[in-house]
Amino acid sequence: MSGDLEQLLRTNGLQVTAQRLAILRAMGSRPHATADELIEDVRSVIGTISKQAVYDALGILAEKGIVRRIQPAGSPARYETRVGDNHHHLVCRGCGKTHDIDCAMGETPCLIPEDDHGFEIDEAEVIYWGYCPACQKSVSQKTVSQKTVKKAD
Amino acid sequence: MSGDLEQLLRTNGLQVTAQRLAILRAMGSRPHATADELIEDVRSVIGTISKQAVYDALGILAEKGIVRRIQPAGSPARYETRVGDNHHHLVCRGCGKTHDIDCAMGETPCLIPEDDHGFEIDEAEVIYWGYCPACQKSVSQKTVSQKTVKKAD
DNA sequence: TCAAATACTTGACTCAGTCCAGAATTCATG
DNA sequence: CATGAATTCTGGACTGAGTCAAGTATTTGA
Repeated sequence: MSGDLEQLLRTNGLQVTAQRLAILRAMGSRPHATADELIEDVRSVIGTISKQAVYDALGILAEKGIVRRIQPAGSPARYETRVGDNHHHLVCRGCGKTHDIDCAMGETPCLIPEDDHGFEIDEAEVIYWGYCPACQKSVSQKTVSQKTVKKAD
Repeated sequence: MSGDLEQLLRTNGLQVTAQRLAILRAMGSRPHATADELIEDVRSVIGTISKQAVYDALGILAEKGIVRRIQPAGSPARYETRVGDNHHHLVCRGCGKTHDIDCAMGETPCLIPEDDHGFEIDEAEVIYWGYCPACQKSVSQKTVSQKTVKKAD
């Protein structure tokens, strides 16, 4: 059941550790988890893991392209296992709820600017901002705080 | 010379203060300044200003649509006075250098997802990621640290 | 000119993330 | 299976960006 995850690590030249497997598994059931959420999840499964181990693991996993890191404004970094298709995100300004949005173009980068200023562009990140159904209501009554959003996927 | 800035504040129902004018003026000469850069700039002009005053001012200015806040991953928030045209940004993964990119579509939101999950979308933020000419060189020799990027506009 | 509303100052505090040094694991080799 | 070099993990201190809160100062409308 986790043999494929193990394989995934190996084929990417990474050592297989209980921590990494646990993190990967936890990500499977949380589409857009923050590092903190993953720490909690992993601890509830393997008992204990250091904050650093999680950041380290997410770091190399992202580097190898096994996970993707997104950082919507006002939210801590979020990680997802859906990679390779450069899909985009729809995030709620109120509660931070995040949804995947398929990219109409398909390729990476899916949009090309006219003037690239000499840059070597490798990604066009698109974030759709708005209010989710639930937050639309609260906004109409009382402006929702735009402060740092936690939890919520 | 700053009568227009004063006017800008007034017509938006904001009080006119030396701090706000100084911040606005400082932004004029720094396309994508961070709060810290603005604090420095303003201090060099009016002598002293508190961190809080800057955050407060940027906060209401952004709320009134007088400035726009962008927060590329790995960088502190940046502010710009170019508003109302929903242009996009090209940022360097290496040094954080940021350029404006005109939006091909023109309107806000300039892209519409197929499935909006019931959200009320008001903006499609696009960030083009890549390496600027200078960083392309350093990358080819030695991988540039992806760490938090400071300064640089 | 004066009071209410708004803004600013100072300083403590939080949160997300990084740094560091030492301990523990992993895994290629013998 | 040993073993040891490379890699990873732990725990705790630390940093940077931003927020909170309470008191003081400034702005502005009456």
